[in-house]
Amino acid sequence: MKSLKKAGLIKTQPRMLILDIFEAQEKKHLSTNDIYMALQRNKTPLSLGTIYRVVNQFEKSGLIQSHHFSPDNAVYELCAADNHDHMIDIRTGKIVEFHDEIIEKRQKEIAEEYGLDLVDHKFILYGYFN
Amino acid sequence: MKSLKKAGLIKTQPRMLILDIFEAQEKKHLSTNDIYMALQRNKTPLSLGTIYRVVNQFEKSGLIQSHHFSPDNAVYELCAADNHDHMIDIRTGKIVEFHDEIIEKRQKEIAEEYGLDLVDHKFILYGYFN
DNA sequence: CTACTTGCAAAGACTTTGCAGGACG
DNA sequence: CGTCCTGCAAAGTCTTTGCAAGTAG
Repeated sequence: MKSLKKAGLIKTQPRMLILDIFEAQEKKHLSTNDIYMALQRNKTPLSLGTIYRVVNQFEKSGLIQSHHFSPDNAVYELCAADNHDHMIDIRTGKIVEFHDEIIEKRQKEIAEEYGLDLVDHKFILYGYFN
Repeated sequence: MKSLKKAGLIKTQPRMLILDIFEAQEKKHLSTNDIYMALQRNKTPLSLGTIYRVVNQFEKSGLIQSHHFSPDNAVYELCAADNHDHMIDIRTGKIVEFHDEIIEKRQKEIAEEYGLDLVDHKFILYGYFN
């Protein structure tokens, strides 16, 4: 269980509810609307405005990370220790995570070559799963 | 000069103007607003609606490619033969392109391992340029 | 001529924000 | 109790679309 206090955020009911959603979900990548609907199902609804505010705070605090895989909307996931990349099925939207040391190592070399002080990266493979 | 006809599009004035903007620009990654303003400067203004329609047609025809580097807006660039990746300076927004064979090769291996029929990929490095 | 395109303004989707009331420490 | 948080609804972006007029072949 991630800590709100460590993240510098007061422990409030809405924030705990949203954090719970992330930790309870089998699906790891959630849009604001996914969160909204999950809260409805749990009979603990929150306003969309609050959800947007909370995920933005969580992201600034480093609790979660946002991705813009599709132009339409952002999805969020809990920050994991390993830094993994993503494969996306174009047809179904299914997301699979993977981690690859060769990629990790090579990206650092490339950044160095170009004089880039690397902060983050994004590596996404799009295609169709068999 | 890319061909509108080959792309299956009638050669109209607005479409030629927009294609010219892409080919004339030192900056390769343009937002709809960049295009809009460049056309204003050229004294050949077009409506934003038309620009959105045209870039969407161009993208479907494979003439240009869209990127969503920032959550705010999409940018477009002419499709090049080489398939390159991007580095982005977080502070300035500067974009640098690169191509790396190790990455290209490794991505194919990873896709194969996971049973993904690879269609496209995106590899972006974020950081600060020295 | 006939079909496809364009401009304009309205509509849409997603996200942010102001304000008054409510919860936290 | 003062401060930070929430709900609600309004406002903001960026993008898409309907319709009537214009252009291409």
